[in-house]
Amino acid sequence: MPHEGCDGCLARPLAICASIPASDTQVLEAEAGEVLLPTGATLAHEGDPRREVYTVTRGMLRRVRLLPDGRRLVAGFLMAGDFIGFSGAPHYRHTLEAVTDCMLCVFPLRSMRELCRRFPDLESGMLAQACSELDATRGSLMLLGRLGPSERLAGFLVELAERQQRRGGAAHHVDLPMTRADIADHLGLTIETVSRSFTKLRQSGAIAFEDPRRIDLVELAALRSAAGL
Amino acid sequence: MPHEGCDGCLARPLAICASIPASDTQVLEAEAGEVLLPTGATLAHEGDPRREVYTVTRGMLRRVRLLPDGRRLVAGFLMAGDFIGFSGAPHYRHTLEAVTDCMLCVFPLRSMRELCRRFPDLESGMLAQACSELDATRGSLMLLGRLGPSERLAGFLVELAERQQRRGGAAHHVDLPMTRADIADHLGLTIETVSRSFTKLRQSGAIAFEDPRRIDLVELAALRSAAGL
DNA sequence: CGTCCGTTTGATCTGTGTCAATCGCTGTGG
DNA sequence: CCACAGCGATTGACACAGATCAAACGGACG
Repeated sequence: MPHEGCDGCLARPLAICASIPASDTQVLEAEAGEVLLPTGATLAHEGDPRREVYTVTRGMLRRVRLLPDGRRLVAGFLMAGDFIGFSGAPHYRHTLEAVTDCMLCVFPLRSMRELCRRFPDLESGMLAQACSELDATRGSLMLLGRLGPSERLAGFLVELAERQQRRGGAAHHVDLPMTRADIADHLGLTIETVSRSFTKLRQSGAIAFEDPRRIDLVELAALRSAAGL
Repeated sequence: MPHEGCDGCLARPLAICASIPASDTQVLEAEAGEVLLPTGATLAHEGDPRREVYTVTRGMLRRVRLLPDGRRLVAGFLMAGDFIGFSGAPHYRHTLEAVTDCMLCVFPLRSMRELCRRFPDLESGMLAQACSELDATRGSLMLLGRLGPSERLAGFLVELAERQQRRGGAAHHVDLPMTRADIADHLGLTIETVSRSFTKLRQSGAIAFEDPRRIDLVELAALRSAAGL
């Protein structure tokens, strides 16, 4: 599928694409393909050879790893502007599944390398984005390693809210397109404990919600400090 | 302190420095300083402004974060060849402490940016190394999120052994310069549980040791599969 | 109207944290 | 040279947080 064009792309300002001047976007468009992914579909399987990289332009994906005995870890969620391809491995280390309907730009790995040679700023931009992702991933280590269930949930909600805010959302509000099971597997908990943590945060007045997928962060400061931020 | 020279540097082949041709190392040496850090000393504090980047040339450091109530997380260990400075934040997000006596090369952040402009291969090398670090950090997420104590320990030992092997160590052997407390705070466990996991792995025959700091990985394959690798 | 799926809530069980004691090595001072 | 203090590691007893098992609820959809 050909590419729709960078001009109207809502993800562009957040993505590595922004490192290439607007005047040169036709070079990008020439190399890029486009992928539409319906809810639940998988973009790539753990173990597949890694031949492409992607930028998410719409929707949300999850990065999943499964153990032989069925234990599941959701290593992260990807949103518009996020880059898929910061890895040194020749094979995918996670399965990538669409949490919602998604749209992505695809680049063959070799085209991306070519583009980096041609636009050194693109490589700088990628390094910068890889560094941010490292910061974020190291933050998750603290969540998983040393925080209790409600604290983990607080940290997760705050981080998601901030990412959604950068994409035009309200500061004190989070949308949760993923299920409780996804959240549990992301936070190293069970569905039940996640649910209990939601009600505990609600009873404490830190959050409020009718719809379990649309959360108001009433006491943002309290949530941040609970998560050690 | 001036720089000793890249020629004899044992860390060079493992570090980002390898991206700069041997013929140009005098440019590196001109920008670099050298730091000696005795055991227990701290290189930088969480929250300090981040003005330099480092390459570890000798010894081991730990990357620590502390919560107000005293909970501690060791986000990782740094060894010869590892780069300190993959972060988008203007301040350190972790305290860096010497586990053993250490030696490091220092570069002012601005010199590093200058070097990247001058040697595009350096920037590529940094991106590649940042990607490996992302792979490794995402691996830790699985350890912390979904594995039991003995599995976490197994994964930790295997990963350390591999890193030491790349630096000339034996495949089936690990040296642990850090204390059980460091390991516990790295794996999200208590000292006691770490100790019990060591004896459990020993009783199962997977590892063997007299000295608690020098471990033989007797059943490397079993350890790898326990860790989900 | 009934089924299905995601979420919430309740009851019980278990693994890991907590508290406490012991071991063994190292280094120090009598 | 030996006694002892101090620290890291190990082992044991117990408690409790979170997992597991089980049930009920509510909205979406046929």
